[in-house]
Amino acid sequence: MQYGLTELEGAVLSEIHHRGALTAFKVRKAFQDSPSIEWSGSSGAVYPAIRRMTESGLIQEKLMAQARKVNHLALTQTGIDALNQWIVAPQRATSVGLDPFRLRAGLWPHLPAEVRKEGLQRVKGEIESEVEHLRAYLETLDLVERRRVELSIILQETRLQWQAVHWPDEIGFDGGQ
Amino acid sequence: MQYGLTELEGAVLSEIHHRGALTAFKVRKAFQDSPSIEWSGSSGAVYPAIRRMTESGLIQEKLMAQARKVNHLALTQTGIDALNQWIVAPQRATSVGLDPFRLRAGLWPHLPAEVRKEGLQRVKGEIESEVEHLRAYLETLDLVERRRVELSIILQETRLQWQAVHWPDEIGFDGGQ
DNA sequence: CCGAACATGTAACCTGTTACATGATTAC
DNA sequence: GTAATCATGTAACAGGTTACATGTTCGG
Repeated sequence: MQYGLTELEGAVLSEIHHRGALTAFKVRKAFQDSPSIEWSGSSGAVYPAIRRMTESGLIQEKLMAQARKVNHLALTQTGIDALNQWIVAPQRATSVGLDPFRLRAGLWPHLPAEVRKEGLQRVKGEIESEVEHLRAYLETLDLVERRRVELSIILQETRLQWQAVHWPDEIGFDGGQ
Repeated sequence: MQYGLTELEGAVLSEIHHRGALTAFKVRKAFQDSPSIEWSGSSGAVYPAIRRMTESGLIQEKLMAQARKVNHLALTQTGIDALNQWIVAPQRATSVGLDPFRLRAGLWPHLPAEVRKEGLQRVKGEIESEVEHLRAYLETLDLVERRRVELSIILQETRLQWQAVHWPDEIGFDGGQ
Protein backbone atom coordinates (compact mmCIF):
# COMPACT_ATOMS: atom_id res chain seq x y z
CA MET A 1 0.00 0.00 0.00
CA GLN A 2 1.08 3.56 -0.75
CA TYR A 3 0.93 6.19 1.96
CA GLY A 4 2.20 9.41 0.40
CA LEU A 5 3.48 11.15 3.50
CA THR A 6 4.70 14.72 3.31
CA GLU A 7 8.27 15.46 4.33
CA LEU A 8 7.07 16.82 7.66
CA GLU A 9 4.90 13.79 8.33
CA GLY A 10 7.80 11.45 7.66
CA ALA A 11 10.02 13.52 9.89
CA VAL A 12 7.42 13.39 12.67
CA LEU A 13 7.17 9.60 12.43
CA SER A 14 10.94 9.25 12.57
CA GLU A 15 11.14 11.54 15.60
CA ILE A 16 8.70 9.30 17.41
CA HIS A 17 10.06 5.98 16.23
CA HIS A 18 13.78 6.55 15.96
CA ARG A 19 14.55 9.45 18.23
CA GLY A 20 12.36 8.65 21.20
CA ALA A 21 9.92 11.53 21.15
CA LEU A 22 7.06 10.41 23.35
CA THR A 23 4.83 13.44 22.97
CA ALA A 24 3.85 15.91 20.29
CA PHE A 25 5.56 18.53 22.38
CA LYS A 26 8.87 16.67 22.19
CA VAL A 27 8.51 16.36 18.42
CA ARG A 28 7.98 20.10 18.20
CA LYS A 29 10.97 20.69 20.43
CA ALA A 30 13.17 18.54 18.23
CA PHE A 31 12.23 20.61 15.18
CA GLN A 32 12.76 23.87 17.00
CA ASP A 33 16.14 22.78 18.35
CA SER A 34 17.30 21.57 14.96
CA PRO A 35 19.78 24.02 13.44
CA SER A 36 18.03 24.27 10.07
CA ILE A 37 15.36 26.92 9.76
CA GLU A 38 13.29 24.93 7.31
CA TRP A 39 10.60 23.94 9.76
CA SER A 40 9.40 26.18 12.48
CA GLY A 41 8.15 23.29 14.58
CA SER A 42 4.93 25.22 15.00
CA SER A 43 2.15 23.57 16.94
CA GLY A 44 -0.11 24.50 14.06
CA ALA A 45 1.78 22.04 11.89
CA VAL A 46 2.76 19.29 14.32
CA TYR A 47 -0.51 18.72 16.18
CA PRO A 48 -2.67 18.53 13.04
CA ALA A 49 -0.13 16.22 11.39
CA ILE A 50 -0.20 13.88 14.37
CA ARG A 51 -3.98 13.95 14.47
CA ARG A 52 -4.15 13.13 10.76
CA MET A 53 -1.77 10.21 11.17
CA THR A 54 -3.56 8.97 14.27
CA GLU A 55 -6.85 9.01 12.41
CA SER A 56 -5.39 7.07 9.52
CA GLY A 57 -3.93 4.49 11.88
CA LEU A 58 -0.21 5.26 11.65
CA ILE A 59 0.15 6.48 15.21
CA GLN A 60 -1.47 5.26 18.38
CA GLU A 61 -1.98 7.64 21.26
CA LYS A 62 -2.16 6.50 24.86
CA LEU A 63 -3.62 9.09 27.15
CA MET A 64 -1.64 8.79 30.36
CA ALA A 65 -3.98 8.40 33.33
CA GLN A 66 -1.67 9.62 36.03
CA ALA A 67 -0.26 12.74 34.50
CA ARG A 68 -1.60 15.97 33.16
CA LYS A 69 -3.03 15.98 29.65
CA VAL A 70 -0.31 13.90 28.04
CA ASN A 71 -0.55 11.59 25.05
CA HIS A 72 2.18 9.06 24.70
CA LEU A 73 2.77 8.39 21.03
CA ALA A 74 3.91 5.25 19.28
CA LEU A 75 3.81 3.98 15.72
CA THR A 76 1.50 1.15 14.78
CA GLN A 77 2.82 -1.55 12.47
CA THR A 78 1.12 0.32 9.65
CA GLY A 79 2.97 3.44 10.76
CA ILE A 80 6.29 1.64 10.70
CA ASP A 81 5.57 0.38 7.20
CA ALA A 82 4.63 3.87 6.04
CA LEU A 83 7.78 5.32 7.58
CA ASN A 84 10.02 2.72 5.95
CA GLN A 85 8.36 3.36 2.63
CA TRP A 86 8.87 7.09 3.05
CA ILE A 87 12.58 6.66 3.84
CA VAL A 88 13.17 4.62 0.72
CA ALA A 89 10.82 6.46 -1.67
CA PRO A 90 13.23 7.03 -4.52
CA GLN A 91 11.87 10.01 -6.40
CA ARG A 92 11.75 11.83 -3.08
CA ALA A 93 14.97 10.60 -1.50
CA THR A 94 17.01 11.48 -4.58
CA SER A 95 15.55 14.89 -5.38
CA VAL A 96 17.95 17.78 -5.07
CA GLY A 97 15.56 19.62 -2.80
CA LEU A 98 14.96 23.29 -2.37
CA ASP A 99 18.31 25.01 -2.02
CA PRO A 100 18.27 28.80 -1.68
CA PHE A 101 22.00 29.07 -2.33
CA ARG A 102 21.72 27.09 -5.54
CA LEU A 103 18.70 29.05 -6.67
CA ARG A 104 20.74 32.24 -6.41
CA ALA A 105 24.04 30.90 -7.71
CA GLY A 106 23.72 32.14 -11.28
CA LEU A 107 22.37 35.54 -10.31
CA TRP A 108 25.49 36.95 -8.66
CA PRO A 109 26.99 38.20 -11.95
CA HIS A 110 23.93 40.36 -12.47
CA LEU A 111 24.35 42.31 -9.25
CA PRO A 112 26.11 45.69 -9.15
CA ALA A 113 29.74 45.06 -8.26
CA GLU A 114 29.62 46.60 -4.80
CA VAL A 115 26.43 44.89 -3.76
CA ARG A 116 27.81 41.63 -5.09
CA LYS A 117 31.10 41.85 -3.26
CA GLU A 118 29.49 42.77 0.00
CA GLY A 119 26.85 40.08 -0.45
CA LEU A 120 29.34 37.35 -1.26
CA GLN A 121 31.44 38.23 1.75
CA ARG A 122 28.46 38.32 4.04
CA VAL A 123 27.31 34.94 2.77
CA LYS A 124 30.81 33.56 3.23
CA GLY A 125 30.99 34.85 6.79
CA GLU A 126 27.56 33.48 7.68
CA ILE A 127 28.40 30.08 6.30
CA GLU A 128 31.75 29.92 8.05
CA SER A 129 30.27 30.76 11.40
CA GLU A 130 27.43 28.33 10.86
CA VAL A 131 29.89 25.56 10.08
CA GLU A 132 31.75 26.35 13.27
CA HIS A 133 28.53 26.25 15.23
CA LEU A 134 27.44 23.00 13.60
CA ARG A 135 30.74 21.33 14.43
CA ALA A 136 30.37 22.14 18.11
CA TYR A 137 26.74 21.06 18.07
CA LEU A 138 27.73 17.74 16.50
CA GLU A 139 29.16 16.36 19.74
CA THR A 140 25.86 16.48 21.53
CA LEU A 141 23.79 14.58 19.00
CA ASP A 142 22.42 11.11 18.51
CA LEU A 143 23.32 9.33 15.30
CA VAL A 144 20.16 10.24 13.39
CA GLU A 145 20.60 13.97 13.81
CA ARG A 146 24.35 13.71 13.59
CA ARG A 147 24.19 12.35 10.04
CA ARG A 148 22.01 15.27 9.04
CA VAL A 149 24.35 17.81 10.55
CA GLU A 150 27.36 16.12 9.00
CA LEU A 151 25.75 16.44 5.60
CA SER A 152 24.89 20.06 6.33
CA ILE A 153 28.54 20.74 7.08
CA ILE A 154 29.64 19.05 3.88
CA LEU A 155 27.10 21.10 1.94
CA GLN A 156 28.26 24.36 3.47
CA GLU A 157 31.88 23.54 2.75
CA THR A 158 31.01 22.75 -0.83
CA ARG A 159 29.39 26.16 -1.07
CA LEU A 160 32.49 27.89 0.27
CA GLN A 161 34.55 25.96 -2.25
CA TRP A 162 32.19 27.00 -5.03
CA GLN A 163 32.45 30.63 -4.00
CA ALA A 164 36.24 30.44 -3.95
CA VAL A 165 36.27 29.01 -7.46
CA HIS A 166 33.78 31.41 -9.02
CA TRP A 167 34.44 34.63 -7.09
CA PRO A 168 38.06 34.54 -5.94
CA ASP A 169 38.52 38.28 -6.21
CA GLU A 170 35.37 39.18 -4.33
CA ILE A 171 36.02 36.67 -1.57
CA GLY A 172 39.68 37.44 -1.28
CA PHE A 173 42.34 34.81 -0.87
CA ASP A 174 44.76 37.21 0.75
CA GLY A 175 45.77 36.14 4.23
CA GLY A 176 44.29 32.68 3.79
CA GLN A 177 46.45 29.65 3.16
CA MET B 1 12.94 49.03 2.36
CA GLN B 2 12.31 45.36 3.03
CA TYR B 3 10.30 43.29 0.59
CA GLY B 4 10.22 39.76 1.99
CA LEU B 5 9.74 37.82 -1.21
CA THR B 6 9.12 34.09 -1.10
CA GLU B 7 11.55 31.81 -2.89
CA LEU B 8 9.12 31.40 -5.74
CA GLU B 9 8.56 35.13 -6.07
CA GLY B 10 12.29 35.75 -6.25
CA ALA B 11 12.66 33.02 -8.83
CA VAL B 12 9.86 34.54 -10.90
CA LEU B 13 11.51 37.97 -10.84
CA SER B 14 14.83 36.50 -11.89
CA GLU B 15 13.20 34.59 -14.74
CA ILE B 16 11.77 37.82 -16.04
CA HIS B 17 14.76 40.01 -15.42
CA HIS B 18 17.72 37.73 -15.99
CA ARG B 19 16.46 34.95 -18.21
CA GLY B 20 14.29 36.87 -20.61
CA ALA B 21 10.85 35.50 -19.82
CA LEU B 22 8.45 37.98 -21.36
CA THR B 23 5.19 36.35 -20.27
CA ALA B 24 3.84 34.49 -17.29
CA PHE B 25 3.54 31.51 -19.56
CA LYS B 26 7.27 31.54 -20.26
CA VAL B 27 8.00 31.77 -16.56
CA ARG B 28 5.83 28.73 -15.99
CA LYS B 29 7.56 26.92 -18.82
CA ALA B 30 10.96 27.63 -17.35
CA PHE B 31 9.91 26.07 -14.02
CA GLN B 32 8.37 23.08 -15.72
CA ASP B 33 11.44 22.50 -17.89
CA SER B 34 13.78 22.81 -14.95
CA PRO B 35 15.08 19.38 -13.91
CA SER B 36 14.27 19.79 -10.22
CA ILE B 37 10.82 18.70 -9.12
CA GLU B 38 10.61 21.28 -6.38
CA TRP B 39 8.22 23.58 -8.20
CA SER B 40 5.47 22.37 -10.39
CA GLY B 41 5.29 25.63 -12.31
CA SER B 42 1.57 25.49 -11.87
CA SER B 43 -0.45 28.38 -13.19
CA GLY B 44 -2.15 28.47 -9.81
CA ALA B 45 1.14 29.59 -8.29
CA VAL B 46 2.71 31.69 -11.03
CA TYR B 47 -0.22 33.85 -12.12
CA PRO B 48 -1.22 34.87 -8.58
CA ALA B 49 2.42 35.57 -7.72
CA ILE B 50 2.77 37.84 -10.73
CA ARG B 51 -0.49 39.60 -9.93
CA ARG B 52 0.64 40.17 -6.34
CA MET B 53 3.94 41.60 -7.46
CA THR B 54 2.29 43.74 -10.12
CA GLU B 55 -0.09 45.17 -7.55
CA SER B 56 2.76 45.99 -5.19
CA GLY B 57 4.66 47.70 -8.00
CA LEU B 58 7.50 45.25 -8.59
CA ILE B 59 6.39 44.22 -12.06
CA GLN B 60 4.83 46.24 -14.83
CA GLU B 61 2.59 44.57 -17.37
CA LYS B 62 2.14 45.87 -20.88
CA LEU B 63 -0.87 44.42 -22.59
CA MET B 64 0.17 43.91 -26.20
CA ALA B 65 -2.34 45.51 -28.52
CA GLN B 66 -1.66 43.52 -31.62
CA ALA B 67 -1.60 40.01 -30.32
CA ARG B 68 -3.94 37.75 -28.45
CA LYS B 69 -4.28 38.27 -24.73
CA VAL B 70 -0.59 38.68 -23.95
CA ASN B 71 1.04 40.64 -21.15
CA HIS B 72 4.64 41.55 -21.61
CA LEU B 73 6.32 41.64 -18.23
CA ALA B 74 9.20 43.76 -16.99
CA LEU B 75 10.56 44.71 -13.59
CA THR B 76 10.18 48.23 -12.28
CA GLN B 77 13.11 49.83 -10.50
CA THR B 78 11.44 48.81 -7.26
CA GLY B 79 11.27 45.28 -8.59
CA ILE B 80 14.96 45.27 -9.41
CA ASP B 81 15.76 46.51 -5.92
CA ALA B 82 13.57 43.82 -4.38
CA LEU B 83 15.20 41.14 -6.52
CA ASN B 84 18.72 42.26 -5.63
CA GLN B 85 17.79 42.28 -1.97
CA TRP B 86 16.35 38.79 -2.28
CA ILE B 87 19.51 37.45 -3.94
CA VAL B 88 21.72 38.77 -1.19
CA ALA B 89 19.42 38.12 1.80
CA PRO B 90 21.87 36.29 4.04
CA GLN B 91 19.73 34.22 6.36
CA ARG B 92 17.99 32.89 3.27
CA ALA B 93 20.92 32.52 0.91
CA THR B 94 22.96 30.58 3.47
CA SER B 95 20.30 28.25 4.80
CA VAL B 96 20.90 24.58 4.11
CA GLY B 97 17.46 24.26 2.57
CA LEU B 98 15.08 21.36 2.51
CA ASP B 99 17.02 18.28 1.48
CA PRO B 100 15.09 14.98 1.40
CA PHE B 101 18.28 12.94 1.17
CA ARG B 102 19.76 14.61 4.23
CA LEU B 103 16.52 14.25 6.16
CA ARG B 104 16.66 10.49 5.62
CA ALA B 105 20.42 10.03 6.02
CA GLY B 106 20.40 8.88 9.64
CA LEU B 107 17.42 6.59 9.22
CA TRP B 108 18.98 3.97 6.98
CA PRO B 109 20.46 1.97 9.87
CA HIS B 110 16.96 1.50 11.25
CA LEU B 111 15.61 -0.23 8.15
CA PRO B 112 15.48 -4.01 7.85
CA ALA B 113 18.65 -5.17 6.09
CA GLU B 114 17.00 -6.22 2.84
CA VAL B 115 14.86 -3.15 2.49
CA ARG B 116 17.88 -1.03 3.25
CA LYS B 117 20.14 -2.68 0.71
CA GLU B 118 17.54 -2.52 -2.02
CA GLY B 119 16.71 1.06 -1.12
CA LEU B 120 20.32 2.23 -1.08
CA GLN B 121 20.96 0.65 -4.44
CA ARG B 122 17.86 2.13 -5.96
CA VAL B 123 18.78 5.55 -4.64
CA LYS B 124 22.29 5.15 -6.01
CA GLY B 125 20.99 4.13 -9.42
CA GLU B 126 18.52 7.00 -9.56
CA ILE B 127 21.19 9.52 -8.63
CA GLU B 128 23.67 8.17 -11.13
CA SER B 129 21.23 8.33 -13.98
CA GLU B 130 20.10 11.80 -12.93
CA VAL B 131 23.70 13.00 -12.93
CA GLU B 132 24.13 11.62 -16.41
CA HIS B 133 20.99 13.35 -17.55
CA LEU B 134 22.01 16.63 -15.92
CA ARG B 135 25.39 16.57 -17.62
CA ALA B 136 23.82 16.24 -21.04
CA TYR B 137 21.27 18.93 -20.20
CA LEU B 138 24.06 21.27 -19.13
CA GLU B 139 25.16 22.00 -22.69
CA THR B 140 21.88 23.57 -23.63
CA LEU B 141 21.64 26.08 -20.81
CA ASP B 142 22.26 29.75 -20.23
CA LEU B 143 24.63 30.69 -17.43
CA VAL B 144 21.97 31.28 -14.78
CA GLU B 145 20.46 27.84 -15.07
CA ARG B 146 23.82 26.25 -15.76
CA ARG B 147 25.17 27.31 -12.36
CA ARG B 148 22.18 25.72 -10.70
CA VAL B 149 22.59 22.47 -12.56
CA GLU B 150 26.32 22.42 -11.86
CA LEU B 151 25.60 22.72 -8.17
CA SER B 152 22.97 19.99 -8.45
CA ILE B 153 25.56 17.68 -10.00
CA ILE B 154 28.06 18.45 -7.27
CA LEU B 155 25.39 17.76 -4.65
CA GLN B 156 24.45 14.44 -6.21
CA GLU B 157 28.08 13.38 -6.41
CA THR B 158 28.57 14.26 -2.78
CA ARG B 159 25.63 12.03 -1.97
CA LEU B 160 27.11 9.12 -3.90
CA GLN B 161 30.37 9.69 -2.05
CA TRP B 162 28.53 9.72 1.26
CA GLN B 163 26.80 6.46 0.43
CA ALA B 164 30.08 4.84 -0.53
CA VAL B 165 31.62 5.88 2.78
CA HIS B 166 28.74 4.87 5.02
CA TRP B 167 27.31 1.85 3.20
CA PRO B 168 30.14 0.27 1.23
CA ASP B 169 28.82 -3.27 1.61
CA GLU B 170 25.28 -2.44 0.58
CA ILE B 171 26.35 -0.38 -2.40
CA GLY B 172 29.03 -2.80 -3.48
CA PHE B 173 32.43 -1.74 -4.70
CA ASP B 174 32.96 -4.94 -6.66
CA GLY B 175 33.39 -4.31 -10.38
CA GLY B 176 33.93 -0.60 -9.89
CA GLN B 177 37.35 0.96 -10.27
C1' DC C 1 4.82 31.49 45.28
C1' DC C 2 6.58 32.35 40.96
C1' DG C 3 8.71 31.73 36.70
C1' DA C 4 10.40 28.31 33.43
C1' DA C 5 9.48 24.39 31.06
C1' DC C 6 5.98 20.99 29.77
C1' DA C 7 1.85 20.12 27.26
C1' DT C 8 -2.14 20.66 23.95
C1' DG C 9 -4.65 22.90 20.89
C1' DT C 10 -7.32 26.54 17.69
C1' DA C 11 -8.04 30.49 14.33
C1' DA C 12 -6.85 33.39 10.65
C1' DC C 13 -3.97 33.50 7.07
C1' DC C 14 -0.71 32.58 3.10
C1' DT C 15 1.02 30.23 -0.51
C1' DG C 16 1.42 26.48 -2.90
C1' DT C 17 -0.99 22.10 -5.37
C1' DT C 18 -4.07 19.80 -8.89
C1' DA C 19 -7.67 20.07 -11.97
C1' DC C 20 -10.48 22.55 -14.78
C1' DA C 21 -11.92 26.17 -18.27
C1' DT C 22 -11.19 29.05 -22.16
C1' DG C 23 -9.44 30.66 -26.27
C1' DA C 24 -5.78 32.22 -30.11
C1' DT C 25 -2.04 30.98 -33.15
C1' DT C 26 0.95 28.06 -35.67
C1' DA C 27 2.64 23.97 -38.13
C1' DC C 28 1.46 20.24 -40.83
C1' DG D 1 -8.99 21.29 -40.39
C1' DT D 2 -6.86 19.72 -36.60
C1' DA D 3 -3.39 18.96 -33.26
C1' DA D 4 0.26 21.11 -30.70
C1' DT D 5 1.72 25.03 -28.55
C1' DC D 6 1.02 29.54 -26.62
C1' DA D 7 -1.49 32.10 -23.31
C1' DT D 8 -4.35 33.40 -19.12
C1' DG D 9 -6.87 32.40 -15.48
C1' DT D 10 -10.07 30.29 -11.49
C1' DA D 11 -11.77 26.97 -7.85
C1' DA D 12 -11.26 23.65 -4.38
C1' DC D 13 -8.04 21.99 -1.56
C1' DA D 14 -3.80 21.00 1.35
C1' DG D 15 -0.43 21.92 4.35
C1' DG D 16 2.22 24.97 6.20
C1' DT D 17 2.88 29.90 9.20
C1' DT D 18 2.15 33.07 13.17
C1' DA D 19 -0.33 34.33 17.01
C1' DC D 20 -3.27 33.32 20.52
C1' DA D 21 -5.43 30.56 24.39
C1' DT D 22 -5.20 27.45 28.22
C1' DG D 23 -3.58 24.83 31.83
C1' DT D 24 0.02 21.71 34.69
C1' DT D 25 4.28 20.57 36.90
C1' DC D 26 8.69 21.35 38.70
C1' DG D 27 12.74 23.83 40.57
C1' DG D 28 14.34 27.40 43.42
